[in-house]
Amino acid sequence: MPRPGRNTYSDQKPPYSYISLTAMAIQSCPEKMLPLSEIYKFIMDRFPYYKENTQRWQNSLRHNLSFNDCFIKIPRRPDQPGKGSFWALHPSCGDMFENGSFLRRRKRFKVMMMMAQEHLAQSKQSDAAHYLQQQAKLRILAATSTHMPQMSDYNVGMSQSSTFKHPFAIENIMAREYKVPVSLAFSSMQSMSASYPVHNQLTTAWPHMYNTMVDSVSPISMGGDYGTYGMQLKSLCHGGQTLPAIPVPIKPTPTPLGLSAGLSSHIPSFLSNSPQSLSPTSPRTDTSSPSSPLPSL
DNA sequence: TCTTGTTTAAGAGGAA
DNA sequence: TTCCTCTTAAACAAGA
Repeated sequence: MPRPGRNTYSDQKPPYSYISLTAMAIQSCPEKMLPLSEIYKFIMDRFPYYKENTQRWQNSLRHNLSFNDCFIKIPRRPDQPGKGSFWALHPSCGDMFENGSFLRRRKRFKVMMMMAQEHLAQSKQSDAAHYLQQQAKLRILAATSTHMPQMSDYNVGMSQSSTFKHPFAIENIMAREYKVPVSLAFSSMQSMSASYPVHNQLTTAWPHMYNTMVDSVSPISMGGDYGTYGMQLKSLCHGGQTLPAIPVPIKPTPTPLGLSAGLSSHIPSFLSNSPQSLSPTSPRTDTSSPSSPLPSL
């Protein structure tokens, strides 16, 4: 396949799945979220192949956005003009691909809803009732909140994200594919997936919602260990999405603790490859801009 | 009317 | 062979 960045994609399909392309587009902007039209624009600007048959691939792309849990929809503020919502990457989706191939993921990213339901089924009924009550509360909050994200809000406190390179940043994806040994590349991705800055965006954009949701979600038995990884769950609490989400392997990987131990046993296990030193609160030394979408080859 | 978003379905191809 | 991911198509609803 031709290398990106050399104007060789004019008539060939780029070696990236729609998920990758969408993720690149989202990551290319400082706010880490884009409306659908901007995602279209990004892809067409960078890959002339997609200037044709727009209905076809745009339909596919929309399908991917809706179907894949790795993309989260962020509603506009009521006073914010424009059509459609913003789309962002799920904070825990950085570890989806393998072997340097962005055509095919190693596993499908899936929100942990089923696991939570299973957990609830094993819990006392009163616990389940309480949980559902909390969920209803959160949905109402999400639906009625007037403090919805705004681009300007996201710019505030984005200093960290301006220095952070998500694994889906286009320069990471493209540079990695042709420069970095696969093993290094993906250990890097796994590390970086722990420090995705959505947490900061959300706390900035939805401070009251954020706090309320985290408080409300806490009854789902987050264990004491969870404090270490607090960022991960908090970052998930927006847009009514209140359950922890992880890349769930299709074939379950053996875990030291069973599901019956509760969700608290899973959070640390799937984050075990996320060194605390890379937490979003840690200063990062990489100061290159993630907003430059062109590959640096 | 057009865009956006959701859902379902089918087929191709890769991996185990 | 089976399971899974990805792509494509299509229908439909809601909103600007």
